[in-house]
Amino acid sequence: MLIGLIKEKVAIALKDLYGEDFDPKEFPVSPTKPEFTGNYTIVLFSLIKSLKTSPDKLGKELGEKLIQNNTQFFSEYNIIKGFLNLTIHSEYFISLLNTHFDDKFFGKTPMTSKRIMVEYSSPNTNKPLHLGHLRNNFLGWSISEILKANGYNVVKSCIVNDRGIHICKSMIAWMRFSNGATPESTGMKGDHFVGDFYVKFNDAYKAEVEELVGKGMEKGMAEKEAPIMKETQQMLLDWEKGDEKVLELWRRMNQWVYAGFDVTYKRIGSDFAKTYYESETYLLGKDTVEFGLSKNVFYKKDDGSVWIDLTADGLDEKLVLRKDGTSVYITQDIGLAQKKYDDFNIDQSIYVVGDEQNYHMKVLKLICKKIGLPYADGIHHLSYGMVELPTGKMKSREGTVVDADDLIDEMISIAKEHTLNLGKVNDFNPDELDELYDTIGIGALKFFLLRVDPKKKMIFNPEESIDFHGFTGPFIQYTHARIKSILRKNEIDKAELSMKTSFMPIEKELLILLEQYKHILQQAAQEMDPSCIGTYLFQLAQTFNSFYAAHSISNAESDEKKQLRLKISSLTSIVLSSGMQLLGIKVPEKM
RNA sequence: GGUCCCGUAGUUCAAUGGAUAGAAUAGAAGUUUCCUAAACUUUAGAUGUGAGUUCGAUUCUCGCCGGGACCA
Repeated sequence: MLIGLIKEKVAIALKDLYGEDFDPKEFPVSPTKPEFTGNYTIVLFSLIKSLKTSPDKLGKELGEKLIQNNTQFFSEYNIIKGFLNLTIHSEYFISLLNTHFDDKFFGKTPMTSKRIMVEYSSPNTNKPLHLGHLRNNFLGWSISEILKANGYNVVKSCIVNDRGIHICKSMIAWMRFSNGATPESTGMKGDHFVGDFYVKFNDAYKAEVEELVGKGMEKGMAEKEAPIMKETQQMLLDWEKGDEKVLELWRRMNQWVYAGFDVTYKRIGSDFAKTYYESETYLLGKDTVEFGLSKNVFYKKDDGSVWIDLTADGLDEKLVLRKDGTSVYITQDIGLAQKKYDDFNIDQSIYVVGDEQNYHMKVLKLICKKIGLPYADGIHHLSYGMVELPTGKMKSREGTVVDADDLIDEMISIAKEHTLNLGKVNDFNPDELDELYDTIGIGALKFFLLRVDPKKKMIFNPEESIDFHGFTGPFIQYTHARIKSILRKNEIDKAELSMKTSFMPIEKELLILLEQYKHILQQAAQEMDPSCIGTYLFQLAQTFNSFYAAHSISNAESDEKKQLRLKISSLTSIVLSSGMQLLGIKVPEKM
């Protein structure tokens, strides 16, 4: 990659000139701004201190040396106010094109033996998926693919929260209000069906509390005494005792939910190599606590509860086992972390979890470290911000939650409307049309959620966020389709381009961008951030479109020019397609 | 009470301490005998506030104002 190469060559030149050793990683090398001549720029200020020279003098000496050492690589340089601008030799790009113009694996790294688990999605079985889950799913899937493209062996996993008091609420409500209705009998998607009973529970509970308060009971007391709540708590106890009737209903309702989730997962392309169920993992971790006690990492209070003191690390004292010996969330998480490691022999374990759990995840990693568990260092929280509406946070109580299925439907139907309005798809059959609407609608949604830095919270405006122009998925899809159309009509000559071939500025601009793809993939993996790929692809598509408008490819000035442009176009389409695939977005041949 | 995060054009997002703070969208003005106008070209518009560190601060430090999350 150019940036890395330049850094190495600079280090060698500096060693030649001044006899000093530099770490190439420290050089500030960045793409040259368009208003200056050159392709890559070195900021000289940071070097002049240790070399005790002036920027101008250093720039001149370094520039000369670089060209002298690498005549095939740098063609010229200039210095402006402490910035050394280097121009890369055209031949570098010609050989890049000659070897990679039709290379489908361009930029990717072959698989190595490093194993990583990415846990994402992690739904509750009493609520259908919503907008926030979509961000989680898109991120988790994408980061998995990005890691694969960088040579990692990735295991995608999911932990389903399928037990606890909230599940019992849906079950109680179903028993009370359903008259035996099922998803089949009502034609509803299973997750929505069960979710509705969860809502019904809350309505009924609220009514009962109000009634008790009306009779003069104090509110806090009424909340505990409401019959429906007491019934629910009893059910949780029965569940834990293994009451077969309760378990049977629990299994039945969960199956409805899973069937519903599967439909959504299929539409959005989420998949998992391993699904963990909390009902099977919630007892894990107690052994580890015993082990921690023996090593004095934990301590027991007089009432028998077990704690860890993290105040020295700026955190609190944290409960890990209740006085009755039952576990808390962190206990099972410690256990599950261990189990993942045992099950798959992973080097790293990534958790795609919302940033409201930053504290929890910090505690988890720290505890694992203190106990001396071997996998502790490999634990990484890929923390992402909430998706908010213009009116603020989504609140289920106020009915402002954006449902995932509804949103996907809407995106697809808008994609259909746009497509039909443009009237370019007359030669598509009905199946192809449906596939295209899916590709565009879901592509727009995924791109919208992935183009933002994961760490930051983002705002989704239902009216304005659904766009098919500008910095969007469809823009990139369109650019890809455009290129494919050209490639269908013109044949690429496999013969190598002559090293003498010259470029227009915009052609070189494209080649520089294409060359950066591998670097972008590495950056995305290192920072666990798909958005750098989104930004990059948009810039590439934008540059291609300017190029396309300015120069004819089919009717180029010469055959040599035509072949050059076709090969640039070919590699551009490969990068657009490959990059979008890493975001989970398909690119059409025609649209 | 404690810990942490965030404030950039009207709006949604960018910017490893580097050149004149980039895009998109909305606004204004253009481009179609020619490879897909979901495109292209031109134009106007922003770092919450006050200090400090530095050759240089959107970025680092501290105070204030405003918003959010978590812990007990």
